[in-house]
Amino acid sequence: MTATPPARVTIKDVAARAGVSKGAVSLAFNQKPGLSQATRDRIFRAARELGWAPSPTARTLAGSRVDVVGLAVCRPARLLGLEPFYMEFISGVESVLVERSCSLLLRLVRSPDEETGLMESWWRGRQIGGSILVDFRADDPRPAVAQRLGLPVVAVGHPTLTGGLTSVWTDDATAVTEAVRYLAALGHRRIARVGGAAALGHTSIRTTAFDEAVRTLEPAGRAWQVATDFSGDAGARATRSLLTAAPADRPTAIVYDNDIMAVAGLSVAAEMGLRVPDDVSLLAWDDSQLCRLTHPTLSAMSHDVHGFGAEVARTLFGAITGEGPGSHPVATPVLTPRGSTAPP
Amino acid sequence: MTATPPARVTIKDVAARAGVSKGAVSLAFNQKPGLSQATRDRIFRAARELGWAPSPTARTLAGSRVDVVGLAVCRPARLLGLEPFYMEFISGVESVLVERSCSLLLRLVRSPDEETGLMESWWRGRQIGGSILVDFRADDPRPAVAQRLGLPVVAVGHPTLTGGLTSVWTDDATAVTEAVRYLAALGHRRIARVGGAAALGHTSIRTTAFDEAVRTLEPAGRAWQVATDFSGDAGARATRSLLTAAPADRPTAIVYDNDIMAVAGLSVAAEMGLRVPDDVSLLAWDDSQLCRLTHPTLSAMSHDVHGFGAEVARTLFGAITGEGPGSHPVATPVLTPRGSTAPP
DNA sequence: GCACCTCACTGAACCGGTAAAGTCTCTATT
DNA sequence: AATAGAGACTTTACCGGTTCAGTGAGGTGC
Repeated sequence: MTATPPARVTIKDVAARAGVSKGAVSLAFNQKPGLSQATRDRIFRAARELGWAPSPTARTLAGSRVDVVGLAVCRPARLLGLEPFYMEFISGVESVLVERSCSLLLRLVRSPDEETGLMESWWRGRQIGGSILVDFRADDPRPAVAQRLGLPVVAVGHPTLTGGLTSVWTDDATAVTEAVRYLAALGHRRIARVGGAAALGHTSIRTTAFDEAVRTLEPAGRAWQVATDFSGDAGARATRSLLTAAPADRPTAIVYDNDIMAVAGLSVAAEMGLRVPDDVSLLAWDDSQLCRLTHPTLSAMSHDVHGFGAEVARTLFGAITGEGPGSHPVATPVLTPRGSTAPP
Repeated sequence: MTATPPARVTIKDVAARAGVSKGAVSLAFNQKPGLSQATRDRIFRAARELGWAPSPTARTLAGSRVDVVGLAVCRPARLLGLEPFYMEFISGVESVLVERSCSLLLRLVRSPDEETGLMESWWRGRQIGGSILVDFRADDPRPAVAQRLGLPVVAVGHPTLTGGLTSVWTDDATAVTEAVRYLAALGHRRIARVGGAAALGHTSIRTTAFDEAVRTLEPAGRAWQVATDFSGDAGARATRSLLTAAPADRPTAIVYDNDIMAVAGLSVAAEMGLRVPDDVSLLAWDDSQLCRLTHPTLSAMSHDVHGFGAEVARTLFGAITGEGPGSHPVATPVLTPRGSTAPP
């Protein structure tokens, strides 16, 4: 992969123009002591005049920092595009990276093994200085690999899932409980949840919390739960099957694990002649703009995804600069009631 | 940004184990002539045993290829997350990059100037071997910058917008015309279009084509056009204002520039008590799964975004390997009728 | 039997930086 | 006045590859 190389200005040119050695230029640009202010100024001026900036490649090779962080995402592209979550998350990450003039190396992978392989080659090839790990599963191989490699990472997920890695997480259990309590307060006792991919750790956390929350209602409620692949189609199928039972034997409220499925659920209800929220209440998750575009609008557990991404990036910088492992909870999603929830 | 460096295996180790010089290892790994098959085999075996792969950083510094391509996206994060387009596009790009073990450097920027600055520093710092340019505007500064730098790029957009750069594009004018013809064939003569950001080049192409298409209907039709920022809210506002006119004085069909706005339009129609498609037909663009989740389902101009991304990546490799500028049209979006369009 | 080639491979320079050790000058100390 | 020490730089050795000018062995032609 070659092409006309860019016109090269190197540290040597800057050094020559400033009348110093290249070591001096290096010192100046790394804010290290050992230069007079006057020399520093001369060097910076020369650099500015030549339009020079140190080459990250050479810096990396010479053994200092790597200004790139990695992110591999393991979900089918078809679903990724639909989940507003990721782009929003990435933009939050970027907002912090930019301040440190860091870049994001993104890769879509098809399996956790491909991901660990990628991390290993990125890290050994010094392509990244650290990595963000998302979508943890039960017995996820990544904590072990990260440990073995000594790769600085931040895991997005509850500490019970992330095997001792530094983690940033939202309290899904509490949020699920809050959602159930809210629906219960409206009078619902037959509550369903259309969950995400069963293999994902945060899905099982939500599943457990949901069961517990519905079971401990006073008077006790009845719970249904379905696992999906997060796609709208799956959400529609799940909703359809939940709502085809006899009126007395079906849920009066449904909680969805993302907003796409909630939108799909809304349309299934309409197709079945059920009114939302009169006949059935729907509650979405990962509140995006989409929830305000439907009719009725969707109540949702909303969540500052951008800020979440930013916190992840900040934590990653901590890990890269040697901070020990830690657990960083961020704000629990909060309930945003809109038009899709009402008393049964 | 330092951390425990990875355990390093270098070309020297491989050379030692294979009993050759490091030059020989380099020759073997770059498939260059000058080595016997036996030696080649020994080298590869040694590399495999040590788990070595050449360091892209060192390779880059030594003046050969750069295995990274850049992509800067200049849209507010809030909108990006919602547009299924980008993630799908990126996944298409990735599908080709992966074959060449290339990575994607992604950055969200806030202005075209920030983008040109980024391209320049990425290129001069040899961080990228080429770049993908999206969202062209009138008088876009990027073609000039790319030329000046000699940066291999591929521009996503119609050749009239991309100033002589190698371009990959879909024929928006034809697609718009087809959309209008379809609606006209159903009997619509009062047709509106809720367009995207006016500053974007492809928006104005569509705007012009739409006017032309409606004007030349037989009998002639009446056209409305509104520019938005692609957000669902803007789509909702536009729809509301189009539909509040007296029945005889409002459009009977509306075309949207993306699917989010079409979803929003659908909900506005419902909120206003208008039935879709009986009272008003809606037609979306950039068909994603979302269009099948609404009720009624949304007819759309659909488009193989993944394949589009792949073609862009392939074209970029062409540009990087020195192919001259060229124009690469890809398949025109095709009409996918669903439940939101019918005779007026 | 000798010059000439080719083939397979080595050695050293280089890419653009960083970092540690070395040099030189000037000031403060005793 | 001799000595130490600090400050301001320079020198040099890498980092992990690529590249290119050798080098030596073996084969060919005459």
